[in-house]
Amino acid sequence: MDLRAASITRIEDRRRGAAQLHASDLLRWAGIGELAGPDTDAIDYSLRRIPALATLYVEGQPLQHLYFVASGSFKSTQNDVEGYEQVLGFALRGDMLGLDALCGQQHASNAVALEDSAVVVLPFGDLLATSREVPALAQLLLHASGAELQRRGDTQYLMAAPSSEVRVARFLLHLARRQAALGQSGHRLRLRMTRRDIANCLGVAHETVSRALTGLANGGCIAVSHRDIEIVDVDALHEMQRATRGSARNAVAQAARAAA
Amino acid sequence: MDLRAASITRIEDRRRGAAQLHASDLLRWAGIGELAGPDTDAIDYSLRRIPALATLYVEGQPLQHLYFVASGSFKSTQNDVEGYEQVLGFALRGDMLGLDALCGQQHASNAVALEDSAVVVLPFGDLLATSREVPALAQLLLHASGAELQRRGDTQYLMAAPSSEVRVARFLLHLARRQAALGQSGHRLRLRMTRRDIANCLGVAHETVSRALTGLANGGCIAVSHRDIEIVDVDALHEMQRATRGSARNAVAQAARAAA
DNA sequence: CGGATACTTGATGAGAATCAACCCGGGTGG
DNA sequence: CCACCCGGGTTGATTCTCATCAAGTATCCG
Repeated sequence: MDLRAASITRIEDRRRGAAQLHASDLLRWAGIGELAGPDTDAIDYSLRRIPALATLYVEGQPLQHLYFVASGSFKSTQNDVEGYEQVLGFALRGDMLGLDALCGQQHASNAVALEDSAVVVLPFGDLLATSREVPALAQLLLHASGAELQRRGDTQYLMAAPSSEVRVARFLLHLARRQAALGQSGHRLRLRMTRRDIANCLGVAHETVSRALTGLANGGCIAVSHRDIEIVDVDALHEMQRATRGSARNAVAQAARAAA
Repeated sequence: MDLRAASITRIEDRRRGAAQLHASDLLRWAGIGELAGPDTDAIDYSLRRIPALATLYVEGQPLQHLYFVASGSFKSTQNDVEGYEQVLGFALRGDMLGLDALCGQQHASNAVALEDSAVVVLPFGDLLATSREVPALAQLLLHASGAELQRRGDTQYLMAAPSSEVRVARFLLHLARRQAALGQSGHRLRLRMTRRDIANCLGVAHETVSRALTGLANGGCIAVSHRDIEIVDVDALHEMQRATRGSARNAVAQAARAAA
């Protein structure tokens, strides 16, 4: 934790200068700081600032770099022929972007910054070469792949929920857990994405996300103000999230009664 | 193609003996045969037969091996507290299993054989050590991770489809494409999974899958007999799959009229 | 043959997509 | 400084799909 904080301040220091980061920092952010050593200290990567709404890479673009989110947040998406934008997931600090290009040498998704953000640029060719000498780097790639796979699994689970209110509840809990793991508050969320982004991630209409949020708010689980969400009653939200279709209605009614 | 066929017959030969496979074979099956060389020829892995319905690994189990599907097929799943089984995807020959354990050193999903199958067992510790000497092995891991990520992305896209008939249509097309890539027929499918498995993958009720299949059959897109599915009219199925909610109904009606 | 499981089909009610109107905050330009 | 506009967000009314419950058929196993 101290190490992580230290490297964060290092970023702040360098944001205006020749921004450079050690590979060791990446290892620590990824949660495998124990693999850091003198060899990884010696490897520097450059930081690139990405303004809000800017695109980091697009579908079909040949793989040149992998990216590591240093600050801010991104959505990764796929566009189908009809113009529908499927949101595959959201990347927070410490997440790797572009891994789905490892098969086929070209990106399979788009990455768009949701706010002013910064990424560590990992030139893929270099990375492959260097990782032969430095096992910790190879480990970093594998670890990040596993993490991304787990996140996608979580997202699939979100999408499969029987009712839209449950979907949204799970989404919020998922996001809160990730934020908490980054050392931020686990019950105060500032959504960086639009309702439409959430809807396109969950596979529902954007109006439905709106309704689900107000529904959860009426049930006393959360408090909503624009994009700021406070999880008021974690237990109730958990109960809600567990609910299968039939019991969901009961849970809301129950919560509503309790609030009244 | 010749190489792949050769290695397949080699498996058949060895199925009863001391089944051993070269790492080169894996590279070829994964689609990166150009990385094979004398070094990868020298690495042997053992084959393990998995009977139908047997479990390869379960959630939470510490990561010991990664698996490479040599024949047959698997489903990977996650179980939630309520007993619901979320199907994350289906693995066919050439797919790697267990990659989501790369983060956390323990499996994040279950893998169950859908039929009598065989996997190549890759002891993870060995694999890490060996891949330092043999870059092609490290590449194999990364390539497989990318492929798995792409498959999950595809699955998310399936799940997000507006209508259940579209979901099923996309699922069939997805499966057909994968089978075709393996050299099998792209229009005759034998489903190895139950309707319920498909439903739990798509996030719908299993009755709905049934109805969607008969719906597509009535529309003349496919012919269904038990678990054998023939794609009769690929174009119609593609049209259906593209359809957004409103136009889907029209497409079915249209196809039904044409068939009548 | 019997039991279990997979699959199909039907009827019904509830939830969500759709269409549409409206509100609100932030930015732009007069 | 105000008017305007525009995208994001909320809310309402209606239609339709799908989940659910239920019953029945088929198929595979010992």
